[in-house]
Amino acid sequence: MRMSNQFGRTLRQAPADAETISHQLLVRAGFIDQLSAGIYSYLPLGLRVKKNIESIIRKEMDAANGLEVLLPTLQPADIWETSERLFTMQDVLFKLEDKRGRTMVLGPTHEEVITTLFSKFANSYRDLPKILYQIQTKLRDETRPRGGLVRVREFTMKDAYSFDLDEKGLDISYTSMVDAYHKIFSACEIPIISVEADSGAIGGKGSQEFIFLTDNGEDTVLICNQCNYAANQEKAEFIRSEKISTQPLNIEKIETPETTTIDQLTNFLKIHKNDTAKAVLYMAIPRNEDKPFPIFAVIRGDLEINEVKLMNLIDARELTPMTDEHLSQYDVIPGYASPIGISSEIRVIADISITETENLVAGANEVGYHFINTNYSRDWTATDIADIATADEGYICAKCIGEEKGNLRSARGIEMGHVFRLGKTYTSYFDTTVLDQFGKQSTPIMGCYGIGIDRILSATVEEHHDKNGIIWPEKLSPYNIHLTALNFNQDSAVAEKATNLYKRIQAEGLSVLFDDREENPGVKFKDADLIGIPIRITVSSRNNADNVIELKLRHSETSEKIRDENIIQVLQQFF
RNA sequence: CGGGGUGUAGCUCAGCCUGGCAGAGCGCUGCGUUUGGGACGCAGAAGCCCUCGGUUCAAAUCCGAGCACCCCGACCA
Repeated sequence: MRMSNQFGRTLRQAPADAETISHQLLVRAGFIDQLSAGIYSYLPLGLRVKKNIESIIRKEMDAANGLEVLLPTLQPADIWETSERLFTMQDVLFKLEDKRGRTMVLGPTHEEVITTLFSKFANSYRDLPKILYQIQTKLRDETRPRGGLVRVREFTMKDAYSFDLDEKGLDISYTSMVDAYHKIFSACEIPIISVEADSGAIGGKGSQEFIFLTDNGEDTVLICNQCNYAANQEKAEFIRSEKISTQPLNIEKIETPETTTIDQLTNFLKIHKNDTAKAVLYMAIPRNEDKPFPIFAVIRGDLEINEVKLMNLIDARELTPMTDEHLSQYDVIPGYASPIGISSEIRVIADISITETENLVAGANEVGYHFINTNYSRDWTATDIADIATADEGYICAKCIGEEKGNLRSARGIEMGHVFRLGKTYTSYFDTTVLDQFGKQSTPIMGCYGIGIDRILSATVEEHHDKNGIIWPEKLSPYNIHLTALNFNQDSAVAEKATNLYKRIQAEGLSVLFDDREENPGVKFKDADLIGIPIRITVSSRNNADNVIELKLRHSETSEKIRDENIIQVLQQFF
């Protein structure tokens, strides 16, 4: 590619709204351009990197016996009705109507389509196992796109779906995908940790996320400093810090004016947060209905409610804090809410921390009063007792074996990939069955496996850059070689030699970005650094006088001179 | 959806407070000089000052409404 013929330009300054390094560099180097919130165009350079990522993924998917398909983006809404996700995923679905007034959906993901397709062609256990995958555009009406390519409304995803006869088969498919993922991320040179994850709206039993750790990430993960436990904060388990066990004392109502928060309460009574019971009131919207119901969550005062755990427990798709109208409707006194004497209309959920701690201070459901020495089961009970607490930095690992337990460390990261054991959710919805070897109908069990391609692009830049620009890993680089010709328009010897070299390198099967522009050397070097191709060679009048070509690796400070006749051979050694 | 911020040339931004000719740097075009880390000179092109409405003799500037974009949170396959 001759740069004189390139489309797109490098920028000295990044646009003001690019916050993260990867966003800034990708825009400055002319790889992507923003059209609207969460909607980007790929320029020629960016598209070449994207294609490289896709081919790495294809290679590993094919090696894992995946079969590539391409499923439609435009989908009739009725298959989404069948899976009930027209309802449960309504917030992210782009919907439209065709001429006949039929509702259509722009695919945010493809479980419905793949299951429909699979049902048509698979009849027998002999058709199993199968792993089908595609690399496709996904459309999701995100409430808040952010971070350049990190959270967008239109993006490219590799999604794979496995179909097996039983759990054992699923294990094999799942493991082969996990292995493939590790190979993919390693080829892209992105450090990844895999963590236990919540499966969210997609459903299913177990899932694992592949997280790229970065302070710009939007997910929080907790990692044990002793065992190999790591989990998304939405899912992470921990052991409640122990409190010295005491005998239950008599419950007593005391005056506590102006103490509507845990902080005020602990200051006023000169006690610790873990001596209190905190009440959090929500209206929950059930997964498959619109009618909200009230929830009273109780947790020890030093802990925070984990809304994901809570929603999973009560099978809700949304939690919103109770408004003043709701509070008065259920006779709850804000700031003094109490599980003791609560309206029976409200479902009470207690975190396990509550039942393990004696003599807690709780609200009295009366302005200006709290109860001291409340004890679970003696003074009140909950509808459910469960783990609904958020794990955080320094908490005790729940998975360590033995006496010495590790502590959890908290880190931010970006979800690059997610694998799910889906189970029979979709095959059941779509009545997908095959005959097993005994001639009986059997419902296949599914797994699904996603990787965000645009996110790999972003993460790679986050991981591989310096103050001058991007430093692409060899396999992702838009071109193999960056050929810089200084004085291209003034020195015909340079022009001739560089042009010849350009052709010879291509004849070797390598791709070259050829800077034949009429620009000062400084501009060419700055652009080369910004664009980040790992190998740069320079032809110049100065080098010509010595019959050498200069070779510099992007990640290195120094360069070396290669004799003209050796340059091709030297370049070949890199590939 | 809640909170905060920003909309002026392709990009970064000044001008707005205190109403009176539409500005700078970078980029772009032409000519010339320069040529190993974003070089210099001269001459140019480039604007719906986000939109609509209001106040005013006069609005980029003041007032109102709306829209867009960014950040934090909520949400998130």
